[in-house]
Amino acid sequence: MEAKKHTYDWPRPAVTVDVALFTAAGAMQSLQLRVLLIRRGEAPFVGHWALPGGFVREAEGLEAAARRELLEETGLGEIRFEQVCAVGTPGRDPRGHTITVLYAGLARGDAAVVARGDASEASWFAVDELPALAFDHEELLRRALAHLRRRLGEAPICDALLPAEFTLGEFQRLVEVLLGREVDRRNFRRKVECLVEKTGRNRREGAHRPAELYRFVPGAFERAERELPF
Amino acid sequence: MEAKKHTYDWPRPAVTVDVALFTAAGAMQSLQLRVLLIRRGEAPFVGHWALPGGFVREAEGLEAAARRELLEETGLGEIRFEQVCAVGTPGRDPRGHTITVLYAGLARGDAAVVARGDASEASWFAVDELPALAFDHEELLRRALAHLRRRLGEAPICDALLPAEFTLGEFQRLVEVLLGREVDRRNFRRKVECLVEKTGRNRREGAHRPAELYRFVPGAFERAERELPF
DNA sequence: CCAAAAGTGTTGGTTTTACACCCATGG
DNA sequence: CCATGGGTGTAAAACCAACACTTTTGG
Repeated sequence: MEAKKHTYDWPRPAVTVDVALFTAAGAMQSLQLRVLLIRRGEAPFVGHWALPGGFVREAEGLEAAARRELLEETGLGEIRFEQVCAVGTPGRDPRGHTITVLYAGLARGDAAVVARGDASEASWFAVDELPALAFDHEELLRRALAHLRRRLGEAPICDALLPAEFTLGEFQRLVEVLLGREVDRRNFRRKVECLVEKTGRNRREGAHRPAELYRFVPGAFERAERELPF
Repeated sequence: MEAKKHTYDWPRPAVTVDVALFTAAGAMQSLQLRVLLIRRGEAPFVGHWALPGGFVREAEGLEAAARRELLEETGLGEIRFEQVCAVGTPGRDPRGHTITVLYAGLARGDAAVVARGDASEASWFAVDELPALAFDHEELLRRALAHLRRRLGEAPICDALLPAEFTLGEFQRLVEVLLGREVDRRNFRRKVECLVEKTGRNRREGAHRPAELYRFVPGAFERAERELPF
């Protein structure tokens, strides 16, 4: 390895991006927060489940790399990304010193997934029923989840995770999953009424009264003067 | 450049760490938030002010690299670090594709600074009176500041920025600087009374009543049930 | 004696929480 | 007719924001 002028002489660490892509899915009362995993088709950890991700290319932005890897391995595009952190613990990758930049991706509803590229299989898993993961991806996933929880009050996370039309029950369930505790239904509805509007349609589902469907009012999160006290 | 098995064939980006080291300093009524800058002794940007930082070495952790660079360039150790983000915008470094991991460091009071290593000079600057900076370090500094502001309520930031003994006036001023607005003195004192205790000493300063000196009660931030509503 | 910062409580408004009943549907 | 989740208001408690005067010191 040759040292160019103004750069340094040590071997460079590799740089990867990994994406924890989340979605809120499942029938209302059993709505789950799910994360997209791929089964690795290449060594190391062949056959293990892992977060989609891969090496950053020359002159490629970090978020662009995350987008590209996600598209290559799962066919998903048009996703909102939030950077979570960079992790470079020595020894975390058996291939050598590797620094990864972790992104949380937010997908609406269940998106269709195909396995391609380095992935031999791709599928959604409920975040509380995970298989063993490759590398330190369990740790990465914990961090991505913690990031989502912190961001819940400050940003339109739910907007990006729920389908375009949803019931207030689903919205509430999602918030409860992220918060890790239950909230009062009437108080919840009061707090979010400035963010959503009825679509006029409703959803017939199971042996009970149909639920009104709502959508997010565009820009409502930005207009909300304070952060939401969920 | 030779591709090893299981790694990739593209040239690797370089990885650096940069540190925005903050401290709260200055006589009470004019307390400022300051950041440590070094004057670069090497190309590119020789002679420009910049955040301390440098390349991550082989098998070196990210925070360890931040610690090492700070020590090498400024002689400061024993600092608390918080990772802010990773930045890898193409073109941000004229030496080629470079990804930096940004840390915010928190130093107590004015620490003695010496310029060493790649730095020809090192000194504290008030965050609202900055010189032009090398690379994209103005942007990095903005991000580090935003990080501090967000963390203010959730973590013992002030503990790490203030000297071991301080007046409530200083504490309040620091919070005001971070918040970017003034707060009511009596309300402020009520909110922090669970976090601090009198040392018994007081500080005589200028033509007015001496101020009681306080210290942080160890573990008080952790015990605080909710995040502080500054 | 004046200027400057330190110190100290109360009140009114707002926000948050807790809580219970009826409705529409499918089985 | 029953089980299931959907939909709705009110009252007490907690919290927050606004506010003014007295104290101690140095010049």
